[in-house]
Amino acid sequence: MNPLKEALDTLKDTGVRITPQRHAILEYLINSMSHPTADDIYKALEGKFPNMSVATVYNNLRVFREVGLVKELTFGDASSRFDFVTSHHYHVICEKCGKIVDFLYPGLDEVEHLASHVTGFKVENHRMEIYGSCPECASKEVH
Amino acid sequence: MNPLKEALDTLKDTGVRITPQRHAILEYLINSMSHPTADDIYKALEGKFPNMSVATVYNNLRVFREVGLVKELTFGDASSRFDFVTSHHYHVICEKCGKIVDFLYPGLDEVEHLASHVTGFKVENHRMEIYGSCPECASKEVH
DNA sequence: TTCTTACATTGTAATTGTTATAATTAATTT
DNA sequence: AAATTAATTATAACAATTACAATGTAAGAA
Repeated sequence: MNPLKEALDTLKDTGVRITPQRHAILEYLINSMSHPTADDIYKALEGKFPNMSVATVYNNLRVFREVGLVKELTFGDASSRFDFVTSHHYHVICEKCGKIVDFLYPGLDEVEHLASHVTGFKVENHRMEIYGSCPECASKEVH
Repeated sequence: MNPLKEALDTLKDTGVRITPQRHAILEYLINSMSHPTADDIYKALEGKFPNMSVATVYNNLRVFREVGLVKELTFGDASSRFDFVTSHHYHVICEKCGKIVDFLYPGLDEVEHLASHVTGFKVENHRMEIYGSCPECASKEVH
């Protein structure tokens, strides 16, 4: 079953209306295979939806996040990036050029358990990113 | 040797001038034992430095980050929080009230190595946070 | 010391990502 | 079809951060 159809089912199950805008945003997120910002999405869809508002993009990304379809990657200054949730993967980020590469890893359940045990928190999820230089930037560094 | 003195030495070694403002910001970061925002620091020091600008706080936090004395914890909407780098610890964050609790963990070298191997990146560091509900908020949830 | 230069700080304006609001439009229920 | 609910739009507001220009301060050279 393709991920778009699955996502639309999830929306239907949680009682979220499937509007043309939502359909298009989801489709873009799935097909882009990148980690677009809200503005990237807005720009990419302005051909199809000339009247769509940025607010719609933000609103719907929030909705998608709330039902667990999308993860938000936040950074300090720059805009958040949005990632369609598929398999369990993490991100390796180049500090020079900003490139983001997916990287599969079985998960850090052990860390979550330990954290829960030590702090008494009811642990829900975690975030992990790895930072460094991508091969291109790393080779440029050494002159 | 106390951490403030060590930090000042680091600054000296990297050729960063030790100004009264920098001294005070570092001191506050070390003693507060919390994870203050730039504005927290600004407000906390306005008694001692009535003329200090917010820009100075931001500038110096950036300097400290660049020489590795301070870590910046970024979130989406809210302000960044700044953490004086001491031992290797991670953060457990309450999604309800925002409380941040430190939590010691030996590090995730294995993940870094694997990431480096799989993606070809020159890995420098990583970021990990755990999210959930703190004991207080968790008990409030269940009515 | 005095001059010169480089770095720091200050105050303010500008920027930028995001959210709130109110009005309009569209979809669903009765 | 009418009533209700939700979604979209356009725009204004907000808040965190940065850029900029002016001023101040410290270190090294003459």
